[in-house]
Amino acid sequence: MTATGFETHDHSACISTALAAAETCCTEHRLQFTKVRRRVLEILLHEHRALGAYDILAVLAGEGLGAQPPVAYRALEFLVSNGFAHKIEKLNAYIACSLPGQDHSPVFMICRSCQTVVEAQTVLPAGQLAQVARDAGFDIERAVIEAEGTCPACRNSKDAASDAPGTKA
Amino acid sequence: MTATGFETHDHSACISTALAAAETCCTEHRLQFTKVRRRVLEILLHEHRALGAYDILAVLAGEGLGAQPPVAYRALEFLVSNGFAHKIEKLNAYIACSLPGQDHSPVFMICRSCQTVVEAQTVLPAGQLAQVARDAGFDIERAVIEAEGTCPACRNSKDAASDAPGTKA
DNA sequence: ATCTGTAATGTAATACTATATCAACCCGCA
DNA sequence: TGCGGGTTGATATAGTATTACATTACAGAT
Ligand SMILES: [Zn+2]
Ligand SMILES: [Zn+2]
Ligand SMILES: [Zn+2]
Ligand SMILES: [Zn+2]
Repeated sequence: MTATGFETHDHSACISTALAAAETCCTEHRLQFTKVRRRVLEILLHEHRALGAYDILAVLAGEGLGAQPPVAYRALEFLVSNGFAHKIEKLNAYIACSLPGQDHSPVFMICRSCQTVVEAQTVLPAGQLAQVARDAGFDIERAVIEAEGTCPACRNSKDAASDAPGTKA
Repeated sequence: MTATGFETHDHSACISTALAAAETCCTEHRLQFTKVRRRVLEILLHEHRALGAYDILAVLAGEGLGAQPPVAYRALEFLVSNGFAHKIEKLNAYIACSLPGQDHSPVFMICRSCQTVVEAQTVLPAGQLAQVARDAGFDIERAVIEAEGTCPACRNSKDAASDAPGTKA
């Protein structure tokens, strides 16, 4: 039931909450939450992982919502620039935001073994990175932070494997 | 004469130092610093900014060193995986490392107005980001950190412009 | 001196990611 | 009723990266 960490959670609630939040936010800001935009956010929320633009496009095409790249890219651009989704630069992929409405610089953790991508639930304090930039006289507006490593699940299964060395080696 | 910040520096010395360091490092680690690899590093060092793989390829092609994408990508892969260069994910571009031999997770600052990319000279301490990851049970191996903002030069010229409001507005 | 395995290259073709462009459309509004 | 902005549809194209396979270069073993 936790928000969206590496643990499991109530996924359908997670989807509907996020959709409702997006809807409200769009109404407030006079943004048009059109059919394609809504559907793309749904797809991202449903999969709950990073998807390539063409993965999304394939789903849309299967539903008759558009088959050309600009359809997907336009919707993604809308979602990203309004904070409902993020782009994972390292993967050229997109993922629904886990902290919508919080105006944050996202921090992602990408698992090398299972490719799971999780957005950190803790907002990174502006300390060290800002200091490094200040040393260089640079004004930071936004930052891409993407960590690669091993997620809890994969670490556990790796540990288990090394405990029991009977795996055909 | 400073290393490679936003300030100016002795560029030819900067190039030859870095090349010599790479050469030494390759000798020590039994790596083949071949003609193409060396040339690509030279190009990156010479330009001293982020270059796309196809920019590099164009130079190589002009010199008869190879005209097909894999030529550039192989050399870049070698340079990146041995720490002589980095990829800027946000730009799909490559840049020579400013801190070769230091085994660091690079931090880049990308200027929105002039597209200059500078690698921070301060190595980021492992504090906050590691803490955020630990909260999620995630083991970080590497991290991509790319900050977008305004470099000192562009900030100054912007300030000057707003001081003297006679620029056709 | 020849063999052999590995790393590096050469080359072509293709896959994947993203944008440019322009006409048509819809909707809120003067 | 007509205008203007944002959205959409459709085609084309640009930009980035990989696969595949043939070939060459070279170090170490025979
Ligand atoms: Zn987010
Ligand atoms: Zn994992
Ligand atoms: Zn570096
Ligand atoms: Zn600048």
